[in-house]
Amino acid sequence: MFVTGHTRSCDSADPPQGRRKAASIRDVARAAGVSYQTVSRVVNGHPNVREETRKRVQEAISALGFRRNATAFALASGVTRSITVLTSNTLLYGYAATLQGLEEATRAAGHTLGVRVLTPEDDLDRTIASAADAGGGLVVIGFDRLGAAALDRVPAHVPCAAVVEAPPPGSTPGLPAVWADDREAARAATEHLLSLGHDTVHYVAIPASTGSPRSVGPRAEGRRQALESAGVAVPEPSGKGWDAQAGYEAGRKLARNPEATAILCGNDDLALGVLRALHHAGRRVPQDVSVVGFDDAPHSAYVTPSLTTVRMDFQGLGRAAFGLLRTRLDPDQQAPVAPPAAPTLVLRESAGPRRR
Amino acid sequence: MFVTGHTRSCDSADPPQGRRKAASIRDVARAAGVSYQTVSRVVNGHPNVREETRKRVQEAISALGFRRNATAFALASGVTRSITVLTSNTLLYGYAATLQGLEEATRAAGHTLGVRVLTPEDDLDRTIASAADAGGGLVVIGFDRLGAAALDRVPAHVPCAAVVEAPPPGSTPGLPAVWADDREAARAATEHLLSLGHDTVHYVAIPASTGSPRSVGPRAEGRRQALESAGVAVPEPSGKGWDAQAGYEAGRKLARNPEATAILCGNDDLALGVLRALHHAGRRVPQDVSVVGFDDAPHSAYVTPSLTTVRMDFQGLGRAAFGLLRTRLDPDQQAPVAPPAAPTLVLRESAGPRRR
DNA sequence: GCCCGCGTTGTGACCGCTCACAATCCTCGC
DNA sequence: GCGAGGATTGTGAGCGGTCACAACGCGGGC
Repeated sequence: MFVTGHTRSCDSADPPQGRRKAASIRDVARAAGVSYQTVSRVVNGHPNVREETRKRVQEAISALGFRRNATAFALASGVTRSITVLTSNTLLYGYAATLQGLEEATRAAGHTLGVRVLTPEDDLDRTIASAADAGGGLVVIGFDRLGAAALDRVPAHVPCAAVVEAPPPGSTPGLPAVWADDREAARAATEHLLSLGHDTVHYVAIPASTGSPRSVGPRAEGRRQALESAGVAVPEPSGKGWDAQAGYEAGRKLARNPEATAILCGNDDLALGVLRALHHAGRRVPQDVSVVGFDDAPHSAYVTPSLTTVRMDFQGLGRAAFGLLRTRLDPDQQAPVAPPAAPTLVLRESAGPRRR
Repeated sequence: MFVTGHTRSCDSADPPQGRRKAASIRDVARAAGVSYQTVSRVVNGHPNVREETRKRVQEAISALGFRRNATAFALASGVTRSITVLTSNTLLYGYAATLQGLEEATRAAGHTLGVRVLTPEDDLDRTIASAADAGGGLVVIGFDRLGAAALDRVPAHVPCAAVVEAPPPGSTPGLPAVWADDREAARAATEHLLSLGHDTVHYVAIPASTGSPRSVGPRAEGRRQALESAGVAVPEPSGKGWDAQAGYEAGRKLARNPEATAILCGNDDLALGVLRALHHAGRRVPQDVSVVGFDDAPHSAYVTPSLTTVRMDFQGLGRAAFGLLRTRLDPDQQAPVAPPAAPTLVLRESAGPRRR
């Protein structure tokens, strides 16, 4: 049944078959000739059930295709093995990879993962509230302004963990959080470029995650610190977006500046745009200009020139965030939370020695 | 409190504050001096409630910070506004973009989205069953073998929609499904290359989604048909994976073949690998070899040479799949399902006229 | 022979909400 | 002025499980 040539629905071919209602614990009890409580005991592996009874019940269970109703279980027991993640984006590499780590950990723990994308139009409080009462806990990805804003509107009583861009300024006591040492990584990347003989390092920034105008994010900060330590000039960062287009625009300006021989970018997409802009301007990479990215997105190793970048363990961040939330939800949880791997600089073709 | 320098938990600072139990409908009723049923009526916007009563109840609601317990609602009403998507991948562009469309549509409809990643180790039946009783319906992304396998194990009685690579072979009546016309798109891409003067078009394939060894997927098929129509040779497809690495390996072989002047790739990642391999082999693109990708991933416009590729409306696919599921779940659903946009060939730098 | 304690099973209440229906209140028309 | 009928409100039951506790059958120690 073709609706548009792209879609096939199967209306009304189905209703007649009458979706029979799922068997309940009491149906099983009746079939096995025991009380519903005994069935409950069997289902939950309670020890004190005579072996023969258990067997009889189990047979009834599989005969009727019984599955314990998750909703009823949640209502009665108060246990919801589910978490939901709040994020403003699912497509950008850092977000998607964090999500992946989160999903993996969630799945391994036998929980269920919900995803709710945050938009600027959202009433954050409402959104958080409804996500919160969907289940057992929240993980907020606070890489950007929106995520960070959501983060500090989470009421204290809702279990929540966060993955953030940088450690929250000392004071905030509340939330368990994970982060990578972006600042240190940016510093290392910058020092690498400096060691290659570049006079200074320009920076194409990703948008900051905090509201305060002073704060520019740990990556920008690390690069600034490295430059200052080296006693070299600190050119003003550029960049106004997350994607390659933003990188391209920033790159066009930088390409016109003959002094700009080393460019650090806030992420690999930005770097890609910068590369493209330099190419259009006729500046060769790495001979004329060196470019370093951030995140090590999957394609960065395959572009030409391949991108020198900082590998980030986003999956590990996601896993750790889940771990934190889990211990929050269930304090006598054994499994310790494995820390994510430290960022590492991966050297490829896009950065090379300064040539004069 | 630093655990590893990357993780901050906030144990035991919290319990003392005593998470007071959420107010229930009866608490509100007591506070407002009405019966719990009246509260229920107000909460659900039932018409027959005296204006003054409604107001009183509403005040009690906000005074107590009441929110209707979603679990109890689901149990009592049997309505679960939630769907879960089954996919074997969340990072590859096609999947991630489909997921995004799905999330958007889900959110717009006020539903909740769960994500469950499929792995080869999964017991598919068990996985499907538990995903099914998590809520209101399933969407399966059947782009690959695993997804397709999951798809045909979904029991008839669980509401499910699928987004697939190609229309299921005539017979299968069951599932509502969405797909794009990949075959036609591949044909168009192939014809474009032929029209550029290439003798034939090589193909680096993505893995097939069906088990049958004969079936190679609609993209391979469209290219084959185009070549046959043109009466030119049909070189054997290569490629054994989804990512740039697989593309690179296939590209290395192709690079050694001087006859291979036009290469169509099953996706943009593959194309990127091919581009890289050609570069390493010293073959220029597009002067010596033309390359065309598939999917139009975000970075494809920014690599150099920028990638000629086929833009796919994955978001639209996701939205449509949700629409299908929704009408399945709720037959008297008004909103018609908008069909996704047709694939379009986007011309960029990586494909050009054959030069001899 | 009786009581205790354990293993096993059943019963009642409840989680927080919805449904169906009964009870009450008003208002209107004749 | 009274009954009909609609608007409002309340009550009981149940969704499908869990918990707490009571009831039963049994063997052992005294």
